[in-house]
Amino acid sequence: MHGHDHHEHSGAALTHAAQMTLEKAGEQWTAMRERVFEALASFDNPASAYDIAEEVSKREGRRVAANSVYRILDLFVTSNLARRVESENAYIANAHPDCLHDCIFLVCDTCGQTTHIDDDTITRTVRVAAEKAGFSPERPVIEVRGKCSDCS
Amino acid sequence: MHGHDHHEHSGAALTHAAQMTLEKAGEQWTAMRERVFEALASFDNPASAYDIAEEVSKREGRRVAANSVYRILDLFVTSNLARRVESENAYIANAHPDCLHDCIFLVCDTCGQTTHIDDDTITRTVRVAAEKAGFSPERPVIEVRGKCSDCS
DNA sequence: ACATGAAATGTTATGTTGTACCTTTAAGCG
DNA sequence: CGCTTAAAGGTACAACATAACATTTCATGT
Repeated sequence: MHGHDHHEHSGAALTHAAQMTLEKAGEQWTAMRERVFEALASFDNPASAYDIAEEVSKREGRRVAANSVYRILDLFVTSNLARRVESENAYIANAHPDCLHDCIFLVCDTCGQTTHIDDDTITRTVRVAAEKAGFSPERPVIEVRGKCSDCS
Repeated sequence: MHGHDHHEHSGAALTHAAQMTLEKAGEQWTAMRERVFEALASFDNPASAYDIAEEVSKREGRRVAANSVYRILDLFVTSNLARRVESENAYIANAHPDCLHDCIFLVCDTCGQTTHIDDDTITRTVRVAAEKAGFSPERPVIEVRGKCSDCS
């Protein structure tokens, strides 16, 4: 084992954990933020800001503009409630917002299925390698493109 | 050491190495591809497809559309002549197109300076971790956002 | 050299992702 | 109540990426 241990939330418990984390960071848990978080969490795979805007719009019965969603997603990412998948230009809810660490995404090029693995040994090694090169790592982006077990 | 060894090209030698690699892959080294490669290689840091289109346009004295550049960049990426930096939506020439391996980019959030390190131990470990999860890795994306030594 | 078909490039249009800027709304507080 | 400040809305636009189809270029066989 890699020695990492934490609890994964889902459904109402996840929303609640997100709220706690955001409030602990000194930010407000507004109605809009809750709606964006729930829309985000309703997707199985990473969703673009526009996907989320559309989903929130549908649920609200009114048009919600992308820029509002971007603002909130940026806040979520900096507060560890969500992650951005760089190679997909998309976002995914963090199943354990109360636990801060780097993670690794596996993205299927065929079906888009995205899973994540946590391996602190790898991510620590990446940070150390960056430091050896005189670089101060802040946010490692580790994603693997390829084929999921269903598509390979 | 991590046991990796190769030769880095630059200038005319790099262009020549790129040509050899592309032709060995059964693709043509056309005038347009050479111009795109040289424009790409002329940037110190990753350049967007539009940056490159603009640079080629300037050198040619005629308008070159982004479309054509994208086509060629895609070919370069699949042929190992260039890399895409996912977290920047940009491309960078590969200094050793004749040597196939994953690489790690360090991108400064302040000045944009991008360096790359080769550590096959890390990249191999990432591939293995993906395989353990039942995933078939094809293209690991390993980038570290943070601060370069000048900006930290 | 010439015809031919395949590959490469050009042209135009459009789709998708991300920001900038300013206005409006709502919450907290003297 | 009127002030300040954070959040959200509205509009426009910038930046990144692809699609569809026309035209040119190029290797090849004769």
